[in-house]
Amino acid sequence: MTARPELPKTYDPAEVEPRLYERWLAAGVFHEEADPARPPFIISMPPPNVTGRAHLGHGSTYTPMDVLTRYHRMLGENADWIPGQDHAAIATETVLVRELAKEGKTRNALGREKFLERAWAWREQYGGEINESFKRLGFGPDWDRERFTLDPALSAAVVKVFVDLYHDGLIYRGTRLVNWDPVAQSTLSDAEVEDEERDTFLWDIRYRAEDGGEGIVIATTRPETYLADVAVAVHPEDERYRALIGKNVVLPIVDRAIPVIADEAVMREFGTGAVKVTPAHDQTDYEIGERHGLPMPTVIDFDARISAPLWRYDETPERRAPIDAQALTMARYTGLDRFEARKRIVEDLRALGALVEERPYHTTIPVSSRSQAVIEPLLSLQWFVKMQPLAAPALDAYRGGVPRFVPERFGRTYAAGLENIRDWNISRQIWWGHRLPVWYTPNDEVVVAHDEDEAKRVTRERFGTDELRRDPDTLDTWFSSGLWPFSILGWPEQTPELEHWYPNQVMITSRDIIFLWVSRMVMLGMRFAGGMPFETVFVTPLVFDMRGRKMSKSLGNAIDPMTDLVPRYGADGTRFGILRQMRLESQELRFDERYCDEAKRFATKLWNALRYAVALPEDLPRANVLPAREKLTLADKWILTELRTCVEAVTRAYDGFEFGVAADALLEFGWYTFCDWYVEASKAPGQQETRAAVLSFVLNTFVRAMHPIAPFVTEEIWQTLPHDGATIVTASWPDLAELPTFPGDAATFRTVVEKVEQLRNVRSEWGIQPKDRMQVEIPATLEPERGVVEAIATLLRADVSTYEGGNGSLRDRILGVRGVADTAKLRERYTRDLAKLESEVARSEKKLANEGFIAKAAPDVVEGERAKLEDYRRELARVRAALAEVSSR
RNA sequence: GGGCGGCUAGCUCAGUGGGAGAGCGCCACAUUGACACUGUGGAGGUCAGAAGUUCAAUCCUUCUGCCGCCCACCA
Repeated sequence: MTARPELPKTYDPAEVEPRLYERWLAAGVFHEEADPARPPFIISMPPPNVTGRAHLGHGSTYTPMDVLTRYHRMLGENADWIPGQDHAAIATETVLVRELAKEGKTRNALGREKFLERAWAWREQYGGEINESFKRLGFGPDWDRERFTLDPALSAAVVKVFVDLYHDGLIYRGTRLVNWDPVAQSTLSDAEVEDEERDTFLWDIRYRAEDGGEGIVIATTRPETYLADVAVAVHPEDERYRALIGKNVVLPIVDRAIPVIADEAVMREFGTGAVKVTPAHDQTDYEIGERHGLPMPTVIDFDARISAPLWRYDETPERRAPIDAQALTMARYTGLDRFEARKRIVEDLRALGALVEERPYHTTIPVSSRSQAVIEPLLSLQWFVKMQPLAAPALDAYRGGVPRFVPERFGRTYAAGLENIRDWNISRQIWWGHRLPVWYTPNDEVVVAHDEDEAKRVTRERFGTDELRRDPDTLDTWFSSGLWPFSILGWPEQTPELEHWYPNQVMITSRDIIFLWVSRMVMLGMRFAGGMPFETVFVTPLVFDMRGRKMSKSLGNAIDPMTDLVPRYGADGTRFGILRQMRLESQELRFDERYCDEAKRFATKLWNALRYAVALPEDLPRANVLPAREKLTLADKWILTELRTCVEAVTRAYDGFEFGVAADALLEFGWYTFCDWYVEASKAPGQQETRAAVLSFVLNTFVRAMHPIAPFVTEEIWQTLPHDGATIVTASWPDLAELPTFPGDAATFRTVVEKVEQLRNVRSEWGIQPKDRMQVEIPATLEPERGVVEAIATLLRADVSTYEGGNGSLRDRILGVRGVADTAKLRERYTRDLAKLESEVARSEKKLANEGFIAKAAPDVVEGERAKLEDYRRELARVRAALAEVSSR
């Protein structure tokens, strides 16, 4: 007899998980070289922010990536998962500025150089924190290929894309209305602006007519911007105002005349049907202004204070004159914060009698997702990407079926975004990021070049000067993330990695960044990397709390996987619990910790099944092989059949992104089929010859199927069993060709399970003590299967014998059991059964009496119904007899 | 305003055009060759409401209600 391993009684994830992870790292199991001989499988990890901490959202998007990478590696594919981090421009800069503030310093006082030095130092110190969390969660990306969006190679890719787009006319500089974040002191993309509900007022203000008439009453939520009004707009078909169109009205206080114009964008039903037009501070007004060729003075500055009028560079002196003249009058507001100015202006208008009405109004206002500051739309000279020409091919591709979205409906979200796309403001007034590769001559001539040397050369040749200053702005963080799937593979170099792993097989992300990020990767990938960056986009659900609220730090309902879940349930329990709740068509995941608890107990359960197998008096076989077929018992054949079914289901589920279904199938088989029934049945004497090999074989196969979801406990079990190879990570996926199936025998054993359940029920109802042996007869037709009698005897703690004839029911024979005490309970039970059966019989009879059913239903359905009715009637007769017998005692 | 998802047992969720399911919680029993992070049994639901299609609807269609998400220039 060989020495048996001493296995601890309880499975301890806290001890096992870090130990195994170290071993995997040491063995380099996560690293792959591009190998054209094998099918590629690659996932680009969506780079978390360098400031990021692991949160539950990572659980639902990153765990599927780990699962798929591990699964495809086991399938023998050239599977790799490339990790990295995003410099997260504004998000990081905000953190850094806050840090500085604690020391009483400011960004500007420090200066660009010093600030960036600090930023890099900060990144060195804290930037890797999230990786440690990922490791603790068991994620196995190829750490050797880790990338950072500010790496020199990735920065070079960014510069190349910028320069090429500029030379192709797709990047331009212009004065446009942008989203200004006065706290972050930078522009934001539309995607970084959120709507927030606020209670405010709607103010009706009268602008009198220049010729002395009544004029017009406009409704606004932003009275302070009236200083920059250039017109009042009404709907062209609005009878109320038709006479005023083309005439002038006068702005109160500042006494400046502006025209009344007609524009279709005005809604007659809203407010008074007349709207003030402030092109420099409102998107709709800007568009009206463009249509009518209106001047566009700005009166709110970058600090969100009222300023003297500021003009875009192309405004003519004639247009400026009246507004420049009003500056003297509006000096009383100049320098006031926009909200303070609003109060003052409303007061002044009221005093003047120009305020017609003030009514409470509930509305949404744009807020910075970075600083929470109220966004100020204002005109600014910025850099933009022309999106139409990039979006068009992406839309064509989508209509041709690529990329494929899972679930499909998210494709419509994506397409809708592309259809309504607007030019993308890419310049940011911050320092942490990719600096624009743009220089200016003293005459403001623009030079776009790959580097300073090239810029100088070009400038000398073209403008005959050496004097250059570089644009201080940096790029929107999504500019570099848009290149991610190919920049991390070495693009623009034609590397073997790019050759083999582009396009990626799948991109996994959550729906809130489908348009923000996915569409940009597609557009830039198609233009620069020669095609679609990925074949499939899998969209994971967003995580909510059990009350259906989005998890957030401010709500205090956020669950931190590193402190709340992993210590309690282990990485395996955390992963399994999260995945179990993922359902393909569902767009939200109301996280319920009980699934993690269940998963943890499942791991313990499996561990104990392993301990049982190892502690058997028979030795486990040396290799992972099954006994000869003719030796297998009915229970063996059944569990092997169920095992194969399970592996098939799990394979299908992984292939179809059905992670919840995969977890269901694993749990169902592992716990409720294998542990509860097979392990119990294996304790019967008739099972001894084969059980050690079968237990070992089933466990070995099962843990491989489960490994992608719960990598640690499966490794620990696999290592203890007979196995080939160094680690389960590189073991092969269960091969269906090696998994026998016995459908007939499995069906027979399933009836055994049913009978045992019925008899346990009877035992419980009869109040038979566990120490009292039940006496059971089973039909001799079941007996030829070796081990059935013993198995039932063991499962039921009963003496089992067989009888000839009979109709296969066990219940009628159980009446012979001695020592039944509680006839009242029994009568109650049978009465209830009787009622249930009678109603079933009635329902079935009615159905079969229905001519339509007989004529139109599928024949096998009718047959099935007839058979059911037969069963019900037999059972009914039996229960009646039993009830009579019990009642007569 | 447009689009989308959900509504099934106390809680969180599976599920199917033809006899309502799981886990947790609850009740009862149990220390049987691994496991109390256990086992066995049980109670508990007019499958949101209405109409329609169908021989048959929890499932398909339409409408309504409620919860939630996304998009949009309603000042």
